[in-house]
Amino acid sequence: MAASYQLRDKDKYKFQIIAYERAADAVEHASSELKDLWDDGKLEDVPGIGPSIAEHLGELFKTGRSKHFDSLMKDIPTDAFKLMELPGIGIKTAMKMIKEGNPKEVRGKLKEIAEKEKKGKRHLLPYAAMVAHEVMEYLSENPATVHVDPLGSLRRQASTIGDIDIAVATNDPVAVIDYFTKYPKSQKIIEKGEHTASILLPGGIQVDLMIQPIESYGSLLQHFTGSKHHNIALRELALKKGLSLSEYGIKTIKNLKIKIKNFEDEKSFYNYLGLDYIEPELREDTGEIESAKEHKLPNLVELGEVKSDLQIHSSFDIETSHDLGESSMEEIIKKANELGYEYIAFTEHNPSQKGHNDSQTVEILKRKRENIDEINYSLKNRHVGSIQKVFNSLEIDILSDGSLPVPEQGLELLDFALVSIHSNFNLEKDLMTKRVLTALTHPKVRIFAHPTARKLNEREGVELNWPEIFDFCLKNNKWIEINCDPMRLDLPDNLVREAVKLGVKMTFGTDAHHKDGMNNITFGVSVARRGWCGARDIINTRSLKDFELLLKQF
DNA sequence: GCCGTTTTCGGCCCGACTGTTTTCAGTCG
Repeated sequence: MAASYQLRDKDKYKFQIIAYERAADAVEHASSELKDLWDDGKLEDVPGIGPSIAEHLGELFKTGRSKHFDSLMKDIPTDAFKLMELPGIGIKTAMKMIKEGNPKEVRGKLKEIAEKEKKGKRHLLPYAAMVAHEVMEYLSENPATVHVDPLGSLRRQASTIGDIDIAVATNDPVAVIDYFTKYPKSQKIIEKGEHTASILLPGGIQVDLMIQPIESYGSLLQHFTGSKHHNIALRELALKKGLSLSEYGIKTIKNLKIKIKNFEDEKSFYNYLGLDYIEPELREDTGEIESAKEHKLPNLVELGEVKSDLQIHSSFDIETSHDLGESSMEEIIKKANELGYEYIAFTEHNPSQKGHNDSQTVEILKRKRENIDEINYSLKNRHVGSIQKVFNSLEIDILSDGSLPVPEQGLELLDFALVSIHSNFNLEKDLMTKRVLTALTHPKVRIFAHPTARKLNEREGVELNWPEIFDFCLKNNKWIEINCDPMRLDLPDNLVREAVKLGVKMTFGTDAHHKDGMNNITFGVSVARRGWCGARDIINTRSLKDFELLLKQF
């Protein structure tokens, strides 16, 4: 709709364009499905959606069409919106290409877009971090570089990264920009100016560089960390105080020519605006600015507070339904000691249902129980590392009807169990919710693991009634996992935030199938921080003693 | 079209870069 207004009369509809763009962003970032909000009559609770847009959306949900939307859209071909996915092409350029351009060229572009979509546009966190690290190493080799930092969504630890953003402090911007555009792996210079430059790396990764002198580096870090919405909200707040913010510092509106303040670090920047320092992970304009004003920001959980990993797959062969781990229990315990943990859980998949009858499954699980008892006996008698205890657990498939493929006698052998969805991902929401709640009901089941079952860039999460799931967990002492595998990062951060608000507790599980996978705990911590978690929201911060007490609660 | 610890009317973030421009429009973050 914003594009349509832009085509009609950019100046006349200036504020409708802004309003629709904001509404679209609000919809994209909303924690609930829009349709669900409409069902509950809560559409206008979404900031950015007012009476007019809510009415049009209501008509759309009710009848499948909206007269207002239809009339605005009738002159714009769908290809125009496709073309806008290419960098540098907006609605005007797209329309011009379709109307006056070479049809062959347009078809070529459309094909390019379709292929890009297939590949998935966004990069997983570890990959983006690695690429950024290489570029930063290169930049730091230049003598003109004083500081270099990764910023943007990478610094905010978003689950996927679009472009890689890097900031450099220098007193010789020309030299640094020039050097940057000569990066050996660069395929193309997208732009090159006085303060910024962008290059394209193999695999379609874009790297943006921004440069400032050392004395205003704090303003640059703040500006380039974003998010865009956080910065917009921050500038609106500043405006009310008669101030104007930019990457150069703070000016007064009365006299824009006079720069009143430089900032060498971010904390002083926020404090100057009357706000507490806001951690990068929170900068998404979802209430952090209001909280910073009222000194109510949460004390975010930190890596150093984590005392355990509650989903690990060892190579101890229990003839599992899905992939077995690659490292032995001994190797995993050694790794857990390196990480300074007090306890861990071995959570291999359940023995396959296909190859075993109930008594065979129980026999296999007895073997694992005995092995774990032996390990715990020896841990008690020789204190070598931080690890004091290992728990006998299992990651159990949730079958389509919510039942578990492990007989009661087998479940009794466990200290506790995780359950998760590995099949039949397309059940309708109410059925899926019932399926999960049925599985969670068993007293041995304590953790709902990788709860949406999403795989980033591959598969959307399942449909669940989250308020109902959260409510059940709260009342029945069940926990929701934050799966730390960078492919999953599941529960997603926006739902983590909902869980925190309700007081639902969460667990970290790396889902490691090799001892090195246990390092992924950092990504889980990032998700938790983005979801406003403090240590109290995460079970893994509990001492062994407290964790054992929690296991006894039902 | 949306929104409110100065406002239910009168505002609406800020600057960079490109290309075609000789003062600006389009696009982006």
